Amino acid sequence: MKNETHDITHLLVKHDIRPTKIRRAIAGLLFDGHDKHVSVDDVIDLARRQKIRTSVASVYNTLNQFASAGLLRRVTVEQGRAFFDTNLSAHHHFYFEDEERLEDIPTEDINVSGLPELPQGRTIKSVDVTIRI
Amino acid sequence: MKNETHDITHLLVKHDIRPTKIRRAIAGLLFDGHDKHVSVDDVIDLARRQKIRTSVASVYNTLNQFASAGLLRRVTVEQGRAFFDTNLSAHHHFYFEDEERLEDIPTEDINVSGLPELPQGRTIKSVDVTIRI
DNA sequence: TATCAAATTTAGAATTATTCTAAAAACCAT
DNA sequence: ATGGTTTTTAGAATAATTCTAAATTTGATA
Ligand SMILES: [Mn+2]
Ligand SMILES: [Mn+2]
Ligand SMILES: [Zn+2]
Ligand SMILES: [Zn+2]
Repeated sequence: MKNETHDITHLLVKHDIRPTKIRRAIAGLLFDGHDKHVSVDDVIDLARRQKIRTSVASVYNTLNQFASAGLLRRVTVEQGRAFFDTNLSAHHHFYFEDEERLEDIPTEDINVSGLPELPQGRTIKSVDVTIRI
Repeated sequence: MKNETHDITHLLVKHDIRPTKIRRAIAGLLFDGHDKHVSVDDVIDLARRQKIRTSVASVYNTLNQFASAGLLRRVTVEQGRAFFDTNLSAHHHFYFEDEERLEDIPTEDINVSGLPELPQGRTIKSVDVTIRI
C-alpha cells in the first residue's frame, strides 16, 4: 500500500468519513498536495482519465460529503455550476469570466478591514472577496 | 399619465430599451425608489400581485435585458438562483443564508484596499465582497 | 472465513432554474 | 390603416443537481 493511499485513508477517517473505495479514489484526485478548484464535471473527467469507475450521483454525494465535513470549501461564483476548493485556508479569488476558472488570491494580498456591525444574533460564516476579471 | 410612468419610460429610453408595456410594468415594480434584490420568482410574484399579466420567459428576457443595459446588476451568491440588484452604486452584501436574502453594505462600511496585481491583459470587471451570516 | 445488517453506490427518474423555439401579438414608422 | 420589425409567449429543450430504490460493498461478528 502506497504511503499516499495511507494518508488519504487517514484524512477521511480523521473527518469521520468512512474510507470506502470511491471516496478514497476521489480524495486521491483532489488532495494531491496542489490547491485546486474543481467542478463536478472536472471530477468526473479526472476520474475517467484515471480509469476510476464511478457514477455521477456518487461524485455529487462525495463532493457534498467532503464539503460538509470541511475537507472542501464550496465556492459560488456563477449561477449554474458549483466549484469546490481544496484550499481551506483563508483566501480570496480572481474569477476569469471567459475561462470560467478561479485562481487564489492570498489573504495578505488584499486588505479587508472595518467590517460593519452584524445584525442581531448573527455571526460571520465567511467573508468572500471575488474579483471578476 | 402618471409622472412615475413617464419617468420609467424615459429611464428605459435613455438605456436604449424600447419602453413596451411589459418592460414598463416590470421596471415599475423594480425602480420605485427603493433598493431591492429580487429573484426571477420574486418578480413573477410581484407582477401577479399587481395583476400584471406576463410570462416566465418575458420576466427572464426583461431582467436579462435590464442587466445587460446596466439598469440592474446581477448578484451571484448561491448556485441555482440568480439575484438582480437595483442598487447600482458600488457596495457590498450581507447574505442571510437561512433566509436566502441579501442586504446592502455601504461601500464606506468596509475597507478593501491593496488589490493584487492583475494577470497580463486583464481588467477588473467587479470586486464583490459577500459576508455570509 | 462465512454471515449479515448497515452503509454506500448506482442508474435512471425527478426536480429546478434557465434558455430556446417558433408562432402570435404588439409596436410604430409610414 | 398597413405591414415590416420587435416583442411576447407557451411550451419544449437543456443543464445542474437531487431523489429513489435496487444492487453492491463494507466491516463487525460468529
Ligand atoms: Mn470538463
Ligand atoms: Mn417567492
Ligand atoms: Zn481558492
Ligand atoms: Zn445590493
